[in-house]
Amino acid sequence: MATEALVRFEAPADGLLAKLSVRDALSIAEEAVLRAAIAEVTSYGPGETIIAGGVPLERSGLLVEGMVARASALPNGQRQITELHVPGDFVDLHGFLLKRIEHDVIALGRVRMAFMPHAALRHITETAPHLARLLWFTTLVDAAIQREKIVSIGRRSALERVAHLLCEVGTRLDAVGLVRDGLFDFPLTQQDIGDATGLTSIHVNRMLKRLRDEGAATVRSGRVRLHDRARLAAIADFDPGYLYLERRPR
Amino acid sequence: MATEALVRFEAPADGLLAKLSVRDALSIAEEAVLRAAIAEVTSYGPGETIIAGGVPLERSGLLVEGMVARASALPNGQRQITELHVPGDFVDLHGFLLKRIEHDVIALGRVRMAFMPHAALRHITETAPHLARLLWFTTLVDAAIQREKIVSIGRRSALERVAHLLCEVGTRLDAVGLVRDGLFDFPLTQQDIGDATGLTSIHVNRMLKRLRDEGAATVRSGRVRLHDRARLAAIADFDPGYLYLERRPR
DNA sequence: CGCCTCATTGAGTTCTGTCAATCCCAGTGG
DNA sequence: CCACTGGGATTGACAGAACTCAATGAGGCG
Repeated sequence: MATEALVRFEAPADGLLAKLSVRDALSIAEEAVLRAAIAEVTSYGPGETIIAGGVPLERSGLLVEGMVARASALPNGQRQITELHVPGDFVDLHGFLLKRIEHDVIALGRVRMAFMPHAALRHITETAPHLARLLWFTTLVDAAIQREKIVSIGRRSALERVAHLLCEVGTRLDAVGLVRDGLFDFPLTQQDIGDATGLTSIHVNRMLKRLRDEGAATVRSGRVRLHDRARLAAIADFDPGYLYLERRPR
Repeated sequence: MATEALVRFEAPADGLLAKLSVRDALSIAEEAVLRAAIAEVTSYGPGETIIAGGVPLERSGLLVEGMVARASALPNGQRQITELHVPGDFVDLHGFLLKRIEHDVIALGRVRMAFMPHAALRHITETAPHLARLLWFTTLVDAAIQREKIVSIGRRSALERVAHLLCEVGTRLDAVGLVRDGLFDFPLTQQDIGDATGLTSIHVNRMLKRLRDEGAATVRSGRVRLHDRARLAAIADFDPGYLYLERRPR
């Protein structure tokens, strides 16, 4: 893996602003408030723990570049990834109010994160209700994504789950302009994909082979190539409605 | 089933207020604002759809009495329950900002719901930032509960999943005083439990039998009796941290 | 009293996991 | 320039957990 990223954002907050703007108009002043709230930008290497579960938090992190996962470890050594994040995602905004998160946030591949102190976020909730609602909204979309994962893992077959994951990540990356010609960075090992879908890496391997053989998508060396999005979506029973990416509702 | 409920709240907002008060001090004025925001209280019978997925929403519902489920239907006729709700839960507060929800909300047993118009909620976000943060907080706890369900379904065995569900519901009902001597109302069929755990009703039946035989808990005719909470928690690998029920953090 | 839904149990099937070997490839060092 | 190394990826054979199909039982309600 580790060829160069296909696309990258200039300023740390660009991805978030782009995503928020899809849902609702953002004033110049609001954009400035968000940009100003970033106190620090940090880089991480593959596998690094960015935020450890259970530890009291004073700031929340925004993913600028790369991909990260929310991962819960089980006593028997197994791991479950509850959500993947793409650039522009406010990864642990929920930590602002929960004070601690119960999972780890780990880097998949190389990653850049921008951090906002909770004091700044609190100030936003006190003085900028519209912006606060937008931030709240992003945490609700995360919850919707997690619900869809429950549906996937609970009721879909292994093939469907893997296909669904690829559809979802492809669509979310598309929303921030990180897909080019059906190709996008995907720095997950098959073990990671298994942890995200509730499968073993070996079975993930078999399912990826089937998706490849059926001409739907190829996952290889940190990249995904979507050959036939319609077919992939059909296999996955994928409907992007839960991502709430429609332009400017109401 | 359908013997009388063990306990009930007097005023519609009591359960919510009790739960919010666990997390943070609530002023008299804030309590009044919440109570005043309730426009209507409605009852529903078993199986009734309270809120249909995909439909634009103008109000959000608070569960006053009974239990409801968020359920997603799949094209093949299967169903997945993404979260169960107990009295005091703001069931579709996320609909306030999402404008529509992607799942149904269905009644399990007899149910009373109180509704708040979105205009009132919006007013709260504009004028009562502390209260708004508390409401936001409740949606974040829902998300944490959903993440734990992902972990359960993704990585725990059938027995563990069922045990975990009972632990969770027992703890959440306990928090609002609806457990008496290890006994609580639980108006789910084995099919419902299967839909909540990603199992078939038949397999749920076998797991319930094992929990009964092991002296952990008995589920029968709409009631759960917890015989040995420690044993049940040990089977389930249950740690209530994700419910964020600690008294007044910070 | 009989219907209907739900619960229970048994037998056989299948999907996914486990175990184990081999392959591939990028990075390293000689 | 090339052997070496180590983490993934791949494949095959087998095991096992959960599902499917089918029949029976139990309890509540009209």
